Amino acid sequence: MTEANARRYMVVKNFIKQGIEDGSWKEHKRVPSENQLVETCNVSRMTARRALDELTEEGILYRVQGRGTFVAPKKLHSPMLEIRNIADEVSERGHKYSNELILLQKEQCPNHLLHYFDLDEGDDIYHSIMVHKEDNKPIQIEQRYVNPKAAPDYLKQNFNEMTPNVYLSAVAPLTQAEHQIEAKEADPFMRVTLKLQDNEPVLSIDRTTWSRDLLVSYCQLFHPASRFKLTGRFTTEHQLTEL
Amino acid sequence: MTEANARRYMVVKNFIKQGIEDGSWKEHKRVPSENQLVETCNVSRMTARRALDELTEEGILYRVQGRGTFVAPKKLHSPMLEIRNIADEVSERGHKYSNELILLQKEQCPNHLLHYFDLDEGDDIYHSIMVHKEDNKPIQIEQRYVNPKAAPDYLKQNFNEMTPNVYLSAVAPLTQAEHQIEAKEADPFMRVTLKLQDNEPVLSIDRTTWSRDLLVSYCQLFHPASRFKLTGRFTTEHQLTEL
DNA sequence: TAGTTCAACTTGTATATACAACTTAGCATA
DNA sequence: TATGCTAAGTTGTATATACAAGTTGAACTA
Repeated sequence: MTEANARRYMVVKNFIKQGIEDGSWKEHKRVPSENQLVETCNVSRMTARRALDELTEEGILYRVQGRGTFVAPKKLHSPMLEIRNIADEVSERGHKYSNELILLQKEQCPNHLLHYFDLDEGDDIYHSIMVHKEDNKPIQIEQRYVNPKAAPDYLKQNFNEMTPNVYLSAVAPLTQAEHQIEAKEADPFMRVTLKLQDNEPVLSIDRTTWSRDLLVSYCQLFHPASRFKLTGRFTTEHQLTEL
Repeated sequence: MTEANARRYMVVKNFIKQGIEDGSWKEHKRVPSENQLVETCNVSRMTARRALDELTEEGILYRVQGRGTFVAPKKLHSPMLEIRNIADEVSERGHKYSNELILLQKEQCPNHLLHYFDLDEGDDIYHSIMVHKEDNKPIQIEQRYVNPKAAPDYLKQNFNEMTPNVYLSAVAPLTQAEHQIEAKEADPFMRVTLKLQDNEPVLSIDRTTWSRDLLVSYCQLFHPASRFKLTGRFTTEHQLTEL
């Protein structure tokens, strides 16, 4: 994969990224203008422009008409408060995703969940616990209770290939969800499993999902405070607006 | 607002969006190819292409080389966290709201915020710290930096009557917001102010708000883990616009 | 000195063109 | 019939060019 065959706008993008990474251009400092890149990288202005545009779209640069293109202050490019596949999230950050299955079994539905799942005492429910990792460091404990009516084959799945989230979305299209987010003190299991430091709290997300009127799953996600943030953004415009 | 002066790629974008909205093209169906748009909309291929590219970037379309451009299936939208008046929230729960102003002053903008607010070193900024209480128990520390350009009379307000949030929404209509949510260990000030128990962590929300292109305010909200949860809910039926 | 104008430089929009890479359907061949 | 090839259509990359629009600083003027 020499640069000879590489797409030229990628060469320019990498040139800029490299320069930011090694400190040639710092936050809010100007990077080379389109015309300077034409000279330096020996590409057309449209190609240089495409590189800068894409980096702007990615939040790495920002542009001001008439002034120039600048290095954007680094934001944690983390996902929105969105229901996503954690494996995708990790690989989008350019890291290695892996996971570890700790428990996957059928068991009697715990009493406090009976009425949520509309089950009777003694009815079975599926229960899984797994740990998701980013570059081999644990970033999420996922404890999940699944409604057998919604996903009868849940226990037969191989969750190395496909996260529970993805599998459930496939067999029971998600129509509704509810979250509850809170900070919590870690218990000993979390401290060990998430490799927490002394007194490091966890960010907890409780999520309940429905497919049509059927409650599909209730899950609890625990994240180490030091390695996980939730970010969200919204705009009030963004419809068919012009100007 | 006629199409004569409109940017031409916007005309094409709206043409496609309109067609999707009124059902001309449904999910996974092909929309007109670049060359067809050249004919239909009387633009160059590069302009048609830009329109399709941007709609693809926005997740409205997807493209397959050699096959065409298609309408993307509706994505789950992020369950946005509601920006609400904490006073209303508390009284909706049937409790008594009160607050305490700890600091309200003009000061030099801290260095790490200069660029965000587009200010120069030495420029003034408004700074407030207050504690919000539910039934006289503290549930939120609000530290806020306010852009004087957006709310010149911020210092003259009586925040017993109206929370900063409400006041700012009134003088500078909110158009954009960004959040960052995380669990944190409490520092001594928080422990005292929020009356935290030993090792009780806090749920921290960083929020930046804009009115049009003007950054109005940056604030940090800290909540006792034991007395505060964030909840969100969404459905796929309708795009939620919890404002 | 204070204000204005202007030239140079920046990004933003738009067009025309060329060829590469990929997909599909239909045709030709074994 | 089954296979392979090709032509036509699609998106992807790249260039050259032109002008619009916004910013800045230096030269000029009152």
